[in-house]
Amino acid sequence: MASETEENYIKAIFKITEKNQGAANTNAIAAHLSTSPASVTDMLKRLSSKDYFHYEKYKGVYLTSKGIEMATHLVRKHRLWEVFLVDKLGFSWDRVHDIAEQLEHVTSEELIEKLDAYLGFPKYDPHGDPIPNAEGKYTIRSQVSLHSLTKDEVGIVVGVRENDTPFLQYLNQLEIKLGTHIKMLHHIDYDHSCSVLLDEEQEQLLSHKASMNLYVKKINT
Amino acid sequence: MASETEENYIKAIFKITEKNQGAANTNAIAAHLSTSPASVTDMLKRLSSKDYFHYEKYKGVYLTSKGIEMATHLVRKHRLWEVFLVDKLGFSWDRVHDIAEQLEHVTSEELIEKLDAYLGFPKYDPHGDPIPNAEGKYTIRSQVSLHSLTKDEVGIVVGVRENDTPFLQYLNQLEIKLGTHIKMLHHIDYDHSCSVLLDEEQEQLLSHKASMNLYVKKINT
DNA sequence: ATTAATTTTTAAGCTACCTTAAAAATCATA
DNA sequence: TATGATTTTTAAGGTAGCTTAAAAATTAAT
Repeated sequence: MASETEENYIKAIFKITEKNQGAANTNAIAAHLSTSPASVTDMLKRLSSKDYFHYEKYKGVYLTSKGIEMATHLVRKHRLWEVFLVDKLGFSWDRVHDIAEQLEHVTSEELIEKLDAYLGFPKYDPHGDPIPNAEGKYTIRSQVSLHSLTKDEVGIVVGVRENDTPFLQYLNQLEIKLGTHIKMLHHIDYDHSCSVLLDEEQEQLLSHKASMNLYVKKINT
Repeated sequence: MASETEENYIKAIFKITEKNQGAANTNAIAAHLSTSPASVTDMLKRLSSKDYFHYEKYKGVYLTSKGIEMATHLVRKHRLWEVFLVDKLGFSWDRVHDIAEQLEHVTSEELIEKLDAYLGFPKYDPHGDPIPNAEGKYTIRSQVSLHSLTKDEVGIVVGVRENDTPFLQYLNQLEIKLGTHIKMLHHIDYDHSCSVLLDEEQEQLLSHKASMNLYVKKINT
């Protein structure tokens, strides 16, 4: 049995290596877990006997298949709980991360399988991220950032890059959610912001940062 | 914020004092938490600055109103999760205790209030135990042990005294659950076992232990 | 009222995880 | 390639919670 802390380390390494393509370094892990680099080194040394990852001093760390399996399962649990919180309990998508962060550590395989069935075996969580199935397999969406659309191209919102609370709340304000129809009107060279049309109704200016963090699936009009 | 361990100590003290009418002693707490008496003393000393309970060396411990509030809230959370597991996910009543034991430590008031509403504000958990409301109030059932029924008296199962797994599994085998209709046929003096009629159909012999652990509400026939 | 049995506490020490400060290794740049 | 900046590790030590063994207090029994 892995402790909650251990699980969080594995998940952090998974997320970092997934994004960075390569070994996760000490500072990145520390930042991700809001702890000190020294703690991370300490933990990596103590944990390295458990075969979740390969660790070489000064070289960073990457997961073994055992570690990937564990991380994927945690992601599965996290995202299923998020679906539960939004679909069944009526939370908004920007409020569920922290609660799911706790719920994902509850250990019962049967619980997760029953929850999955109860939710109708969802394929995506409320932020549009794919939910691994019981075997750890999941499909990645074909997605591009909103910013990459050219003038007059249209996309459907399928997810966000970072699901941090302020960004999600901002999207809520603009009534942008999964499935929202967005047409690129024009890019503004000066600050890289852009103007878009939401659900064929409302024109809206989006900052560079916002348009980079929003994923859409292109559709033909 | 109380740690999970702290919460478990408070809950243990609550359960013991609830049953024993008086202060909870070190050994009882240790037994309840499967730890050593020395650990309990240690913990009580460290925790006693937090005003959850009164502790006097060699005299045992009892909760303050703050402690009772916390314990009641934990009981509320535990029992609501049990209802969720049984009613929504389809677990049987003997499988839910350990999972609820983990879920009860998830901290989010909003989660619990939303869960309560989603479940339809249930008053009793799957074992027939009352669920405290958001203010901590709950009603105790009018109940007697099955064993106390006299010949030909009839009761409806409303709960169990200890919800330990083997007992609940035994009840499952006999198809005894909340709401089961039981008529006392006769007591056997020799070993204090008794013979009962289940749901007006099936005659069944119950040991003294079993009939003492099963709570029924008497009904008039 | 002693003595014996039981309960509780103290003492010492272990593990998991954290911290800060300093040392060492690696990387970047002139 | 030498030097400075950055990253990482070591070292020392703290807290929460646990353990065992022994001491102290309480309770029960003669």
